[in-house]
Amino acid sequence: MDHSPENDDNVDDSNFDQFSEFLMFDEWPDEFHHDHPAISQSQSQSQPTLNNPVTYATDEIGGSSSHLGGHNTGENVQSGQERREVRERVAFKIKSEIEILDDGFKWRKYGKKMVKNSPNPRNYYRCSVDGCPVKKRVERDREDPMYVITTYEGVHNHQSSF
DNA sequence: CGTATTTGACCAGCGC
DNA sequence: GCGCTGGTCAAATACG
Repeated sequence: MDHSPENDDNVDDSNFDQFSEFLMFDEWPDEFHHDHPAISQSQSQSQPTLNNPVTYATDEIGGSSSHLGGHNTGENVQSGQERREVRERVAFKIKSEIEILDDGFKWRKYGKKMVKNSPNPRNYYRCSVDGCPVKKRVERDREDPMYVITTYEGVHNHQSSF
């Protein structure tokens, strides 16, 4: 994969500049807070152009997780008791030309899929660090190719490269 | 040589 | 019961 020979690495603060517009979520992992000062900063102040159809997606774990709930043999677990899963889903909408924005973690692409709702493929990334159940899903906006929807799932068990 | 990336196939869940 | 979509893994390949 060879993209622009520049602004790919050592983008530094310039990279965060693209985070001008993004979405919010219900809960944010404490670790992320520490790793992303730029994000917490924007969080405090609403974006002037936030009027966009920012479709923030905060998925609740105890909601329609039937895809996993039905998997249980009906033995133990969830009889009205919901517990915190390790899968927190946080979706961001970032204005970026590239989807390979380096957020301080090493991601290894493990799959690409074509979604019906989008003419663009969806990329699946996973943290290269062992013990990191964190997964990332990157997808281009259906009508705004200059926007990318980045969905983070899980929390890192290690410190970021920063 | 090692790691990261690629594409395809397979599987699972849900809907109809 | 069949079909569809989404998601993940695996093997092969490319590149550093």
